[in-house]
Amino acid sequence: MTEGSLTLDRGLALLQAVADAGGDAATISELAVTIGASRAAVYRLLVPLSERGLVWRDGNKVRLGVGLLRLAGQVLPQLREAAQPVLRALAEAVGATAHLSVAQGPQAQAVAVVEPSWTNFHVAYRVGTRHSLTSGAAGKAMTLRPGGEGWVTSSGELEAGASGVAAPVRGVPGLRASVGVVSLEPLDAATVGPQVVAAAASLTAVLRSPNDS
Amino acid sequence: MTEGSLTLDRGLALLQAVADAGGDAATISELAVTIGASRAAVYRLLVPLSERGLVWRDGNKVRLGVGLLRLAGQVLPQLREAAQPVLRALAEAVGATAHLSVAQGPQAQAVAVVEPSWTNFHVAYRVGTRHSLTSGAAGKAMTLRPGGEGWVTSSGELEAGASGVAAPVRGVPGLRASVGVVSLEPLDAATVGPQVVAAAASLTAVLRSPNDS
DNA sequence: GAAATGTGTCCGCTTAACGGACAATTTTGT
DNA sequence: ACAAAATTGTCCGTTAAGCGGACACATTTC
Repeated sequence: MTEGSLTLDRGLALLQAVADAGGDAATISELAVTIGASRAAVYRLLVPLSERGLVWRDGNKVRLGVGLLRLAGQVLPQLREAAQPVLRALAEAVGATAHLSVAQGPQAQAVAVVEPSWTNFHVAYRVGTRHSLTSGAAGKAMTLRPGGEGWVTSSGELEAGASGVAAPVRGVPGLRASVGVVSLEPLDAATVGPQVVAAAASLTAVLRSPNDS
Repeated sequence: MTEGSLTLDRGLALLQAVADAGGDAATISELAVTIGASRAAVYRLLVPLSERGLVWRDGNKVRLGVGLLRLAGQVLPQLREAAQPVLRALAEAVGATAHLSVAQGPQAQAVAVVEPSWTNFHVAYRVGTRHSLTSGAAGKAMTLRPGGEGWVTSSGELEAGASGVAAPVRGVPGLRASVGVVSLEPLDAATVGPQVVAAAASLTAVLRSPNDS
């Protein structure tokens, strides 16, 4: 791999440092020592960050800006697009509606949904739907501890007569998510479970940047 | 103002270009012409962006990464901290609970809440509460058209017996937000309204980066 | 009132980024 | 099936962009 841009890396380190400061924001001098650069460098780096609204000056402190919200708003749509093929394969194989959900605070939100093409009946699950992490297979899967079960099942928790199987997407830092299927009929967990786990694993594979160890 | 870092600016322009591509992601060649740099430059810039999870390669396409979600998660806490003084002043002046809310999709979420110190009774409004944009003063204020009314009032829409006055935070690109007060007694809109508008304006002032025209 | 800490800017030196060019690979067209 | 066209990923010499020490000024601390 060719060497990447050092200056951009410093700038992103600075952005990260501002974020890591948390509620009590950091001063410019503190940020300089944190990222291991001169104060003058921090001034130079802050200009583009500030112009794009990723950061702003609150007196002597530096805080994250709302421009990040605009950028982050595009993450889920792109994630949705990228997950489409995996969900398509899962939905066709199982013959049930497949979905990808991510955790936002205490709730799970459906980000991508694919319905099977060859079934007479299937569940229509709307993208954007939110529900608590404590009910429904999609939510409960995100709370699974590593090393425990590979998948979870649910029955009638969110909607009477609907059954679900879901597995967590693990190993992607900063993301708590799950993939699963929902069906009108009870699902055979012994056969569907591994399929769902495999789909989650292949999503992990593409989401984890290739240069990670 | 001293000149800012060009390389960082190019990198952020690249990140923005990836976001602007929307659902159908962009190839490296397309990104190169978009930001007006050579293809080799895009390769160099992508390395740090990718290492920090802001971006990832999906085949030949480039997509936004989940690292942005982690960063964006810190925005609201810092915004909360920054809004504290303004809300404090508003709450003490009006004698009612003051709050800052931001729009997330079709819902409004309370980001910061300050209760007055000298009243016998006041509304306790929990941070993180969500409700539809169509009900409650906080939500309706965000839907106000520029040039129209400066504030909106509500009564008993979210909770029986509670009245609210709220004004939108305008002029901060990428942010739909409002500040307001809620009270157990009916509020005198003629006096409270201007105070709420003033608080919203001073928040706009600090949020808008100082180097804007 | 002196010491300490912080901000903002300038300038010469060095290094890191630039982009044209090349080889390898994939897609398109006849 | 073979050639033409388009794309990808990498190298390297040149140039310009980033680096950090230093200075002037403001603010806080003891």
